[in-house]
Amino acid sequence: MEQLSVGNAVSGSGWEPVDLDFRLTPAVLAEILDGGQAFAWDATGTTTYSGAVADHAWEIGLAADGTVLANSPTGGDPALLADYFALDTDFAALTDALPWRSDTVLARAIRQWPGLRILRQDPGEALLGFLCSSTKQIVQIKEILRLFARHYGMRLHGEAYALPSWDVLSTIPEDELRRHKTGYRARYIAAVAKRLADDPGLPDRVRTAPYPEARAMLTDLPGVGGKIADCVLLFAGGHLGAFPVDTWIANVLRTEYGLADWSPLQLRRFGEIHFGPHAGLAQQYLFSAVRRKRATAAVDSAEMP
DNA sequence: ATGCAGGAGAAAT
DNA sequence: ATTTCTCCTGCA
Repeated sequence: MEQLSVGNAVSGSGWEPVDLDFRLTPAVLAEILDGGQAFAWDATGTTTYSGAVADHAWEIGLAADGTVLANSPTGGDPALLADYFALDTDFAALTDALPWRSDTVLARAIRQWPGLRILRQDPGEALLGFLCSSTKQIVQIKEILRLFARHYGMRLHGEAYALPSWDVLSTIPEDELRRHKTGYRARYIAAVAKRLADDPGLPDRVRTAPYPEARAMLTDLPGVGGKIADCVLLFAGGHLGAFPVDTWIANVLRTEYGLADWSPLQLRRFGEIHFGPHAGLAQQYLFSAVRRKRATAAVDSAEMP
C-alpha cells in the first residue's frame, strides 16, 4: 500500500504547497494530467499545472526529488486531490500483477512510464469530456470544456472556473451548446442532459452497479457507445477492468499483437482476457507508449524534410 | 488543399 | 452480424 498521508505543508513563496507523498517524473505527470485521461489541466510551466477539481482551484507541481506538490488557492482540502489521484490504490502492485513477464510489448510500455496511474475523476465531468471526445484532439476537447466552464460554470479563482453541472447544462438549448465548438456532439450533450434531468437517480445507480450493468446504463445514453462508457468507468468509476478500445489501442493490438483483422469488440474481449482484472491500467500503459511513439515520429518528420 | 482526428448511430448489406 | 455513411470543425 502506498502512503496516504497528505499533511506535510511546505513553506513556499506565493503558495503553500502540500506534499502529496508520491513521486513522478515530469513526463509521467504530464501524461497523467494531460495525456487524455482528464481534460481539466493546463500546463503553466514544464512541471506545473493549474486546474479545477471538486469545485476548487488547484496548482500542481513537482519538487526537485519528483514529489508531487499541490496547492489550492481556494482552500481545497488536499484530501480531495489525494482522492483524485487515487492514492489509496497501489498502482505499483497492480502493475506488477499485469502479464508483463510474458508480454514484451507491455513490459516496454511499463518501463517507459514508471508511476503511471489512473485518476479517479468526477463521473459527470468525465462523461461530459468523453462525450465531446469523438474525433477530437485533446486540445480541442479542453477548449470545449473551457468554454462551457467560462459561460456556465462557477468562477473559482482567477481564470479557474468549475464545469457546469449536468443540471445547468440541461437548461441550455442545443443550438447554443453548438456554438461552443461542439459540432454534432451538441445533440448528444443536450440529449444526455435531458435524460439525466428526467432520471436524477441514474448517476447513483451507475456508481453502485457492477461493471457490466454500469456499462449498459451508460451505453443506453444517446451518444455514449462502448468506448466512451469504458473511459468513464475507468477514469472516474474505479472500474480498472474496463478496457476502452480507441483507434490507437486498436492499432497497437493489431500490429504488435498480431490481431490484424480483429473487430473492435473482439479486441476488447482480447484485452479483458489477456490483461486481466486491471486491463484498463494495461490499456493506459500501451496508450501512453503509442502516444510517445507518435510524438517522436512527429519530431523526426519535422527534423527530416 | 483535403484527409482525418482517442466515436456513435442508423441504414444497408 | 458486419460494413458504410453521416454527423461538425479545426488541425496537419
